[in-house]
Amino acid sequence: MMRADARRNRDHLVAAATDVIAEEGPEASLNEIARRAGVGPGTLYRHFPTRESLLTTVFRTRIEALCARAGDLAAKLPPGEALTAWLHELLAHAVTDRGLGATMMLTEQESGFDCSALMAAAASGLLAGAGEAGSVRRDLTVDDLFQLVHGISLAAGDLGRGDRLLTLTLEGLRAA
Amino acid sequence: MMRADARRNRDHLVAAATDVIAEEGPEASLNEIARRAGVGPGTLYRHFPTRESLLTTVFRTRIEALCARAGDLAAKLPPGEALTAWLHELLAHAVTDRGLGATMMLTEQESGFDCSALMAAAASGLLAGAGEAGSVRRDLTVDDLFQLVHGISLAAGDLGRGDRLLTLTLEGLRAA
DNA sequence: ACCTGAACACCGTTCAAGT
DNA sequence: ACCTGAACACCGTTCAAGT
Repeated sequence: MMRADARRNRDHLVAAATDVIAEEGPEASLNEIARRAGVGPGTLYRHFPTRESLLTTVFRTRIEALCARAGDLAAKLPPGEALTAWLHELLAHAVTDRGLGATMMLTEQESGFDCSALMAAAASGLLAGAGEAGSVRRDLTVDDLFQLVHGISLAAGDLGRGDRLLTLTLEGLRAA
Repeated sequence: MMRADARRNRDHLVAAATDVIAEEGPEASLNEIARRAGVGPGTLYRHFPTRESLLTTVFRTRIEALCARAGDLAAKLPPGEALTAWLHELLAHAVTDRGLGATMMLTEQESGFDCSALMAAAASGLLAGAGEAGSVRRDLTVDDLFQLVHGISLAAGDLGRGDRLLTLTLEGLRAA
C-alpha cells in the first residue's frame, strides 16, 4: 500500500509527463516534468527509475487500446487486410506519439506491464492469420513488422509519407 | 585565405571529431571534441556553426566514395541489381557510421558541399536505369529510397537485421 | 580582424538531511 | 521508512576580453 502523499505525487508526475511529452517529445527534460508536477527530481527517480519506465506508464493505455484493436480488426476484415490495417494504425501511433514506437518494443518492464509481450501477442495473431490465408510471406516475424514500422515512423516526416512508405514496404519496391 | 593557426585548429577539430564520433556516435559532446582538439569551444563554433556542418565535413569523403560507387556498380551489373547492391552499401554505411544516414539527406550545406544533391544525383541514375529495365516500380522516388534505408538503419540492431529488412522491403511483405 | 575560453543556463542523477 | 530538493558533474552556447 502506497502512502497517500506518494500516490498523489505519482499521479501528478504521470499527468505532468503526459503533458510535457506531448509538447516536447520523449526526450523531454525530466527536471521539467518534476517541476511541473510540483515535486523534486528525486521523487521522480524514486517512482520511475528509468526514463523508459515513465514513458511506458504514460503510453500504457494507448498501447493497450491499440492491442485491443487487433482483435476488432481480425473479427471484421479478411486476415490480410486486418494485418495491413493494424500496421497502419500502429504507424499512426508511432508518428503521432513520438517515442511510443521505441517504447512498444521494450522487453524488460516495470509496474508489471510487459509491453513487448502484449504487443507481440496482438501482432502474432494477425500475422498468423494473414500467413495461413496466403496473404503474406510465411517467414515474416513479429520483430520484422515492428522494426519496419518503427523505422518508417522515425524516417518519415509526417503520416502521409509514413503511409506511403509502409504501402511500398508491403507491396515491395520491385515491379509487379 | 585562412590564417595559419586557424587552418591548423580546423584540421585538429576535424580529426578530433572523426575520432570522438567514431567512439561515441553523432551525438558526441562538442565540448569533448574541442577539448580533444586542444581548443576552446568557441573555436569549434567559429569553424562549424552547427553540429550538422561538422558531421557533414567528417563524413564528406565517405559520402563521396559511396556516390562514386554508384557509377561503378551501374557499369558492371544489370540495372536492377546495381540499384539493389548500392542500397545495401548505403545501408551498411548508415548502420556503421551512425549519423551518416541523417547527414546524407541534409539539404542546406556549408563549405560548398551539397550533400543531398550529390546523393540524389548518384541515386537517381541508378533508379532511372532500374525503372527503365522494368526492375522496380516506376513511381519510386529518390526520397522514398533514402527514407526507407535511413529508417531501416535506425530501427535495425545490426547490419544482419538491416540487410534482412531491406530485402523484405525490396521484395515486399505480401506473398509472391 | 580574428581567435578564445571563462561564464551562463541548462541537463541527468545522486544522496545527506529531513519528516 | 520513506520522501525530498540542494548539490554535483556534465552539456550546448555565447560574448567580453585578448592578441
